[in-house]
Amino acid sequence: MSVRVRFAPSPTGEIHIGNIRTAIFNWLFARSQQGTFILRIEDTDRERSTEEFREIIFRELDWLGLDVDEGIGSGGSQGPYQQMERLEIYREYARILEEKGKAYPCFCSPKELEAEKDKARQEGRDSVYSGKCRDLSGEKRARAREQKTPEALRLMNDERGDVVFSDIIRGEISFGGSTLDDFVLMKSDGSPTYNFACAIDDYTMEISHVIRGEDHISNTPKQLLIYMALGWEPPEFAHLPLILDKERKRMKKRSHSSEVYISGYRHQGYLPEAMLNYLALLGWSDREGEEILSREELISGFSLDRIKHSGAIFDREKLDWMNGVYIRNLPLSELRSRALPFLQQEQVNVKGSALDYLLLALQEKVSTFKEMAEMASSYAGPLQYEDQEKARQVFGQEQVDQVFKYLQEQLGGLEEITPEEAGKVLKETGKNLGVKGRLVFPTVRWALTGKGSGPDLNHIIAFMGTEECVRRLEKALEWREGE
RNA sequence: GCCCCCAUCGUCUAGCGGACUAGGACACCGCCCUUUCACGGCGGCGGCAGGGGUUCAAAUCCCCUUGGGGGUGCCA
Repeated sequence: MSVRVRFAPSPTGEIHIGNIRTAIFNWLFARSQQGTFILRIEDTDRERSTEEFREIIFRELDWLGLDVDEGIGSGGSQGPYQQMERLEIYREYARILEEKGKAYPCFCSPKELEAEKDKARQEGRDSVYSGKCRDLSGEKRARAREQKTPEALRLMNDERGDVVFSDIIRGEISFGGSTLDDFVLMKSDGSPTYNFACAIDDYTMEISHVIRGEDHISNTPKQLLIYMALGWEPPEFAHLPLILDKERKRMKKRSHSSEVYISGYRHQGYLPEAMLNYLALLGWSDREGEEILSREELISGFSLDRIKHSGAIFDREKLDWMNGVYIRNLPLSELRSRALPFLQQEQVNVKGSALDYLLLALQEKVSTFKEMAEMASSYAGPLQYEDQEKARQVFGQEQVDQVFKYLQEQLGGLEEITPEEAGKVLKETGKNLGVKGRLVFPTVRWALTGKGSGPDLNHIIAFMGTEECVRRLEKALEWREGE
């Protein structure tokens, strides 16, 4: 049987880390099995679903390079791939179930149901529906309909034994029959409930493996009951461990505002390949123990049986490290094109070889492009001593004026300079003047950048250009005098 | 309350009865490299939640306790 998996988000908010990790695992599984990756939009929550959020789903999948085989805009023969366009399908199966006596209309009001639940809870029982509408006479039903009482459809659940299934990741999981009630299939507004739509869709779309978050474990028996009622063979299930926040709570919308949404990471200049790599390692690990894995390596190494059972805390620091690794591995041309949008955002207008020298200098130092752009902006902007006291002290050392003047002479005669040449000049300065490196490198850095530490000085000089370097050295000397 | 899942360094993880004195990565701390910071290299710190079993042998299997998480909706 061919592998068909789906990612089924609801367009009710920005897509968050936990969601996208589920998408990644589905996608990796599909790609590793020559299977089909399907995108289904679960928009039956009419209150909260929006077009905008739907677009965001496409955008984020695209950003991460999770290409969809079937779905809106991707074609496929099992559509439509948006639940609100499948209403007729759900209604048809609802009708079939009702005809078979496996479902029945319920006229209970929300108030009634709540009272029932409270009572059950107080008595320490499972809060299950009493089934009071099960055996309404045809007469009573007719009367309720006449009065336009809102009408939902419930499953006639006659299963009394345990509902058991074998989870690919966790093994056998069973639920006591008494904890499952006659849950709602069709809401009174005519749309299906999550569990109903999910079961119908997974079956009709011929999904072979349902790979989703652990939070769905308790939905599984309900869906199995639906499969049973319809006489269908259920798919395989694999429940993924959850991604937790620092408080060990499930990462969910609004919990840590900017930290949870995938878009936040995109905006801060994390690379999609780093994000994919890092997220894949949350709950799964490579057989070889490798951590930096390309898209292809992730696919070829992926398998469901290497997925952990326990939740994983999202560790921003490790992500930063990994993103830094990816940035450092970028060839110059890539570095340039990836950094560009962030540089523009920080209004860094450096161009040509100067830009290249600057990027090369910064490449070794940053973990995100946002950070890179901010640093670039500070180096490209006007000179500012971060610590005036310290600067004065540095420039005030003996022989510093000789060093600066010598350098001005050396650089002044040149149009342009490469990092290599700059390095040579710097070295010769100390040698020819007979002064220690400590009097050259740190002092020049202070004069040129106004800071005590930073990226490779040779690249800074090349980036800044000889003219500007001479000017800044001059400024340092003046500044030193003009107390 | 009830149902379900889970449990190895601070964090991500390897481990699927003997090769474990428990391995790797991030973070942290030293040292080296170096003009600074970083990068890189070397080293260090640090963990099998507790208690019972099973077994010649348990991080690995079973049970209990504890702890954490998820669910408990006419949300998905």
